Order: sequence, then C-alpha cells, then structure tokens
Amino acid sequence: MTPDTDKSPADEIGFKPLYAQVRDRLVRRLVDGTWAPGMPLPSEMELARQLNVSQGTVRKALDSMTADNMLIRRQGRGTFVAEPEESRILFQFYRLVPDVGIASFPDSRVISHGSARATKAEATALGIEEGGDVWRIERIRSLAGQPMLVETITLPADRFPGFGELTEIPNNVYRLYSERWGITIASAGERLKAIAASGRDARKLGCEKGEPLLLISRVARDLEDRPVELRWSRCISRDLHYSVNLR
Amino acid sequence: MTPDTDKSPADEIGFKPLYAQVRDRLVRRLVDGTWAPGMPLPSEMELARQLNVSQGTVRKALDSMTADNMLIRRQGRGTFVAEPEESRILFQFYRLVPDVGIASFPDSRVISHGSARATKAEATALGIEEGGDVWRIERIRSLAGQPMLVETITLPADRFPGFGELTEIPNNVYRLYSERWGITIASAGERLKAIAASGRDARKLGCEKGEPLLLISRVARDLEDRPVELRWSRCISRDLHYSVNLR
DNA sequence: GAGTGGTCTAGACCACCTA
DNA sequence: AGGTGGTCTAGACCACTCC
Repeated sequence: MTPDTDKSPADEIGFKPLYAQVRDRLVRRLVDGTWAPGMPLPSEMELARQLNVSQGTVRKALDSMTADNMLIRRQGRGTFVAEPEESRILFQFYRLVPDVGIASFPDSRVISHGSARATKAEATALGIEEGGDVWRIERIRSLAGQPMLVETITLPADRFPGFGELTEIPNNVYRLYSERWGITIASAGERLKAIAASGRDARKLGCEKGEPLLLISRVARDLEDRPVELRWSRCISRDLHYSVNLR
Repeated sequence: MTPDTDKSPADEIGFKPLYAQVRDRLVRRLVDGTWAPGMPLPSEMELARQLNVSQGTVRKALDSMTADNMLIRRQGRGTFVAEPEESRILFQFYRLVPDVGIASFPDSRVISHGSARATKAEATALGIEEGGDVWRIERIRSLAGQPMLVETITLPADRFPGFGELTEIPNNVYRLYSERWGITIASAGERLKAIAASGRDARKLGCEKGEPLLLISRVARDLEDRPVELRWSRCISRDLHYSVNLR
C-alpha cells in the first residue's frame, strides 16, 4: 500500500524519514501509557495497516526502539514493552562490578527524604529554575551488609507529584517512577571523578576522611530525552570498579 | 522434548544469518589489508554481485559495520574504511572532558619505553602467558602544559614486531598501530576506580601524594575482538571528568 | 547525467512459540 | 495449525556528489 498521507515533505525544513516518524508515533504511545510496560504491541502487520505504511518500515522503527531498550522482541511470541525490573534493564544503568566475583544489586537505606530548593547545579542538570521545587533523597547502599556508596537523588517536583508523601522508597526507584508516574528512564549520562571522602560521607560509609571515592554524577532522561533525575553517588571503589565498553 | 532452561537461540551448530556471514567476509578484508583505512569499498551493487547475495543483504552487513565505526558511508560518494585520525574515532576512546570548556586532546611525553615480561595482570588482560614478552611504555600527558595523567601501555611483543626500535612514539598510537602493523583498534573495555596517588605518580603529576586519582584500566581490542593493548591511566580529575552515555 | 547510498515497498520463506 | 518475528530478495524512487 502507498500511504495516502503526504509522502514526500521535501519542502519541509525538518524532514524526517518515514520510519523515524513511525518511531516517534510509537514512542508517543509509550509515553502516554497506551502501551504499558510488559504489554504486547500489535503485530508488525497490524501496525503497518494502522499506520498505512509497509511492514518493512514498521520493522525499521521497531528495531530502532529495540536497540534503545524500549522494546523486547521475541521470535514467535511478539513485541513487548520493556519492563524496568528485568535484570538486563536493571544493569543497563548500574555499572559497578566487584573486582572478583559477579555483579549483584546493592540494598538501600534511606537516610533523608523531603522537599528542597534546587541548587544551581541541580537546576542546570534538570533544566529547571534555580530555587525551583525539588525532592531530595539521600540513601546508603550496601553489598553484603557493607556500605559501599552514598547517593543523593534530586527530582523535579512537578514531574513527581506526591513524592513527599511516600512512606517507603523501594530499592529500584526506576520501577517506582514507571509504576507511579508513568515515567520511563530511557538513557542517562554519567560523569566520573575521583574525590576525597568528606567527613560526612566518611562517617556514613565507615571509611577514613580523605579516602579516595568515585564520584558518579548521573542525569537520567525519559523516553523523550528530557532530564528527570539527578543522582550524585560517592562510592568506595577499593574492591569495586566502574565498567564501560567503548565501541 | 525436554526443554531445559532458556537457551540462547543462536546456540545452534554453525548457523549464522547470511548478512552476518557477509559481514565476517568483509571484516576479513579489513583485517588482511585488502581495504586500507581511507579507501573506498566497491558499491553495494558490485559487492552483491561479487558475493552472490542481494543488495539488501550487503546493506545490512555494511550498516552493522558502520554502527561499529569500522566504515563511513556518505550518500552520493560511497563507503569508506574508517581512519583512526578522524576526530570521531579519536574521541571514541577518549572520554576525559574538562568540567568547563570543550574537550581537547592532550600532549604526550614518553618517559620510558622498552621490553619487559608480562605480569600476571597484564598476561590475563592480554590473553598471553605470564612472563611472556611485552613492550611497555610510560607516558605523561598534559593539557595546556599541565600534566594531568600518567599512563602505562603494555603491548604483546608478537603483535608489534620492532616496536623497541622506534625512536619516536607519536601522540596518537592507534594511528601508529594501524599504519605500521595494520592493527585496527575497534573496541575497548574500561574499568574505573578511585585511588590515592602513589609517591611516584605524584612526583610525575606534580600533585600531593595521596591525592585522589581516577584509575582507568583499558583493554583495547582489534577488529576480531582479540585484546591487543592494555593501558593503565592515572588521572588528576580535579578539573576533568570521565564522561559516558548509557543507553 | 551517471553513480552512489538512503528510503520504501512487496512478497517469499524460515524458525519459533502457543494452542 | 496458525501467528509471530527473522531473513532474504527484488525493484522502485529519492537525495546527494561528481563530472
């Protein structure tokens, strides 16, 4: 079938190939919750009919979304919206690996949790105004009972209404963001530095003041690439390392 | 029959999709130097004829190699072998960015350079025998005249014959590997830690002993995914950070 | 104008899953 | 057996580059 809608908008300034437009439309259905995590999408054929494009074009859009971990495709079963609890999504954003042995997910203990005003750094990272309303959470994370990381999470208040009333904050906050506010974390940028442990952090981590810590500043983004979380982790890397693959 | 645990689908005997076989054959031509960096490849149509597959299958192989930065495709011009001197490739493996301002490439000063026996750690990383012959190079790298990192590079001697006779080692060693030994660095794994500066490193970097440094251990791999370089960088991250994007 | 890669379509067959 | 995604082919048209 030939799409009866405008097919060659070459006169447009912002030209996008058809498969990219299809992708945008499908992403929008993820954003607005039409398709929730875990749900199956219609088949390629069905989507092609709905959108008035060929199956190949739908496939190109789906493949690109799968490459970005938004979808999971299983031959013979169908295409599904990726869930934040799946281990491969979990470790997508968790790059800390023990020097010996296999990676495991740390426990969390919240030590403070409430509303605050955005500092300049927070405002810049989150794309909001300095002094704007944010939620701020501080947690200590442990492996095998051993504190290894203290982290400060900052969230723009307007994207997370009612966050302050939560009585409990689960270990996997990305699943919480998804279930409670329909916000899917799709990508993140991280910046790493080596710093000396402050007195406060040293006390929390049970290490010496001045001990070298790995500082990880993460800006996490949603499906539409808007920043939604700032996370500032200070980590004892004596028996751990941060692992990246460069291609 | 008895469906044991989930097995990966491509666990089968030797089955590979046609486009993956085509990719393998094309990669081999890069490895053996048939197509050198900067050279144009035959057109898709020509390759399809040569390999007796359809243009679409050739395209899928070329697209995958382009995604892995082995090739560069330019509409209307052709497909070219990626060159290690292009800034795109340069920054592919260099993730250190100043906190303010734009990234630039540091100068290098070699402070030692010669043959050695592989330590256990080096042997494990490079997949050679402990005590095997290696080249070892130590360099200090500076930005705007300011030393910011000291690095130790270890190379397996058999992959780099004659390395010891070099009188000068250029700043961009990946270009050297390519031009002199036909070895293309295609990917790398990096591990980061925060450590305290040793007395030796502190002297070289002009910082205090015990100052927190970012330790970056890189294993660089060739087109066939074999480890060919181990690099151990200790970096002053006071005004710099290591930048990663997670998708 | 000729040649290249980029997009889009259409249809075939295969491997896999569920029922 | 019927539906799904995965692969492969063939051909059309477009946008870009070079001559």
